[in-house]
Order: sequence, then structure tokens, then C-alpha cells
Amino acid sequence: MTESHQLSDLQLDLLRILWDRREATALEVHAALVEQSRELAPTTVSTMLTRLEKKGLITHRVDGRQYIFRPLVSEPEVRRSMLARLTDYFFKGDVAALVSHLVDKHEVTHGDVAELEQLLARRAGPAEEPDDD
Amino acid sequence: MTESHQLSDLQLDLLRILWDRREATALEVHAALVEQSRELAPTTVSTMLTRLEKKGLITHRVDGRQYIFRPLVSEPEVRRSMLARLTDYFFKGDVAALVSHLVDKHEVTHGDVAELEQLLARRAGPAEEPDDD
DNA sequence: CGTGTAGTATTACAGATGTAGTCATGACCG
DNA sequence: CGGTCATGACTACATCTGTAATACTACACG
Repeated sequence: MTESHQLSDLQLDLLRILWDRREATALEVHAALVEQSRELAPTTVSTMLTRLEKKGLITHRVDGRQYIFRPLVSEPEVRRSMLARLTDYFFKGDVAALVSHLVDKHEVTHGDVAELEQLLARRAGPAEEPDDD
Repeated sequence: MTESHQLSDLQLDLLRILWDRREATALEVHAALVEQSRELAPTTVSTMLTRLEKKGLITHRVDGRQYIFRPLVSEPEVRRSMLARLTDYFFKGDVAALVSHLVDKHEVTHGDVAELEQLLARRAGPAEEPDDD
């Protein structure tokens, strides 16, 4: 596994909706998009869902007239592989460098820093054994 | 600024080569790609460079017969915007959550953790003021 | 001065993506 | 029982990407 998962924004939006509700019909997905002020024709959503399915990222079951779509990839899985791409690419897999970048360049608040310190403290000893999602 | 910068692998590869050497001819870029065992026809590289230029990511000056390409975007800039996309997307901008994810799920070594702690210690006080690249 | 060659520009094409209209079909209402 | 509506399937089309062949142009050398 751990495929490449190079996904576009729209594809991620669709997936996210499915992740949020675990499953949904095309129309429900469309409605959710509209709520996010992402105005698309319902048919467009159907098309995208079909394509996502062809790519093996989601699947569906039939319920009467409707197709109920369900993700086949988990959010952590996608998140991870997308992040891995970037870390590999920009930081040669060096997570510390990545975080360093974030801390230096992004809006890392005091709260973030505190949180991170706690996090690291908890994690100080172990690590090394990446337990897969 | 801070455009979207949703770049493909090949595009990033090309950019990286230009970042590394600050400027290069199409053939030099091609040679560099070949070294990375990324076998592409020289014309393909030219095409991609032209397209990158059309998108405003690089430019070129003429030197005799040759075009010498030069990036118009910096690596940190691209890195940042690509990372921002992911953090926004998967962590709603919550950097701590991102790092948490990394620590939990990736191969974060003891060395990394130590490094991060130092980093955070140095950064403990200030932050809040993201100094742009 | 003409021609070969180097190197860029143009053109091509398949696949993915974003977008959406139209078609087909089954369901439900009257 | 027939028509309208809901819903997915099919088709369409522009743009981008990856890939590359071919065309064009201009300098260099003979």
C-alpha cells in the first residue's frame, strides 16, 4: 500500500466529506459542497465520485435508486502519504527540518510550542517504531 | 503573492534543479534529470520548462543560441505554500497537530526529538511574528 | 555564401481533471 | 397505466500534464 496519493483539492474535498460522514449519496456530497460554498453542478459531483471510484479511492453500494459512496482509503493514510511526499521532497525525510521550517516560518503560536513540548516530552523516550495507521 | 503552488513531481524536479544551480540551460536541466535517472527526451524538458515559464514560475534570458532558465519563485516560498495547503487541509492550520501526527506516525528518531526540543526551547519565548521568507 | 547542426518553437497526443449537459431508466403520483 | 421526476450513466469539452517528434532558425565552418 502506501500509494502515492497525489490528490487535487476537489478530490480531497470529496474525500473529506465522505470521511466525515462515513458514507453519503452523490446528492448528499453535493449538498455538503454547496454548504462549503463550493458551487458545483450535481452532475459534476457524480462524475468526480465515479472517477474517484475508478481510481480505487472510494466505493459504493446500491440502495434503491441511490448509490451510497464510502471511502476506501482512510484520512490518516492519505494525510500521511501526502505529507511524506512533501517531507521527502523538501526535507529529504528529515522531520526535524520540517518542523524547524514550520516553527521558523509559520505562525507557530505560544500555545503550539507548549503543546509540542509536552508532546515531545511524552515521546522523548520511545519512538523509532512507527506504528502504521 | 503566496499563490497556490500545486506542483507536480516533475515540475518540482525541474524547479529543484534550477534552485540548485540558480540557472541552467534546457540541456543542463536535462542532463541533471538524467543523472537522477529520470530519463526524458531533451525536448520534453524544454517543453516543461516553457510551460513552467508560462505559469510564471521561471524565466529565462538569452545567451547566444541558448536559453538560460532561472527560477522566479524561491524554494522556501514553494515549500511553504505547499506545506500550508496540507496543514490547512488536514490540520486546519494547527501546526501542533501536524507535528503530533509526524511524531506519532512517522519515523521520528531520538535525534529528531532532541533536535526539536532544542528548537522549541530556543523558540519558546518569541514566535507569533512570522517573518516572511 | 550555403549548408549542417545545435538548440528553440511548434505541434501532437494520451490521460487526468474540472465542469457540466443530456440520455436512460426506474419510481412514484394521479 | 402513463407521465413526470429523481438519479446515475454517458458524452463532451477545455485545460493541464507528461511525453516526444518534427519544424524552424541562426550561427559556424568550409
